[in-house]
Amino acid sequence: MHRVERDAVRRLFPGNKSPQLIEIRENATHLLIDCIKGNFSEPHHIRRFVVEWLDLDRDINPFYRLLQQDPDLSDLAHQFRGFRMVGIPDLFEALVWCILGQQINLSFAYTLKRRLVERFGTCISFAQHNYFLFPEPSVLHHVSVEDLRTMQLTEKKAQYIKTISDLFYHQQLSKEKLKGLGSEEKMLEELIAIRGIGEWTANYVLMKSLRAMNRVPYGDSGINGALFRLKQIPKKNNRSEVDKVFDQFEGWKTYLTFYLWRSNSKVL
DNA sequence: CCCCAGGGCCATA
DNA sequence: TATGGCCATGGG
Repeated sequence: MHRVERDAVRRLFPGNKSPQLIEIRENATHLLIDCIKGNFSEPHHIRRFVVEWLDLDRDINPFYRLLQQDPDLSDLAHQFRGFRMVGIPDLFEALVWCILGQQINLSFAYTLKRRLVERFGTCISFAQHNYFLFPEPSVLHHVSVEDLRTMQLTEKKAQYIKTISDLFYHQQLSKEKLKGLGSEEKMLEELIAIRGIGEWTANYVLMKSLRAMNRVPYGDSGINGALFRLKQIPKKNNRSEVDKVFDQFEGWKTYLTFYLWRSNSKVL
């Protein structure tokens, strides 16, 4: 869904009329956005989309100052300097991605997502590569649970995705509707009421799609592992041990989450 | 062969 | 409210 070139990243921008392939690269002082396929008809929308996607309009130095208060965490600020949350602006995509990834290893989760995207997503080709948009709810709405099963989704995952596709299709769920609820607690409640969406998924989605800055994905194995490795919690922990760490990062809990996940990554 | 993975649901007590 | 089984498959 996006491709990292030597000094640029490319992906599709959904657009109001038709998708456009955009390229983002940097010079000495700025990020430059080009439209390399499709008509560059909505520059302001594209700019806003990129800012939202890569969380660019945020000063993350306060977060680094908090990290540096703990000798066991301060390395994160140097190791991953400049790393920003990569969002999932499309709420439907974020939810489906969570369900795909529940309780299976990440590489298999990516395989499942790839199958879904390559089969049902809109594709644009450029320079030997295919670029996809995540499938629309209206498309998945017409796909049967049995069909999803053939792509190695479990019965439950297939059902959950079906349910969520239907909700979006009938406009009973949307990003705008969630935003309209006002508080994050209300949004959390609304999401958790949907089958297949638990506390972890609801928090993840608030972070990745609605850019909530103070969420904690409780129970996450990656977070627990990282906090143990960095001497923040004992091996056998509970929620309050995790809270004790995150409470030191008021306003930046989401960023702590993403930096901890990043610190688990084997590459680099 | 075993255990676990960026969970969530359900039955049981 | 808490605990344990279950899902299904790949990777270590």
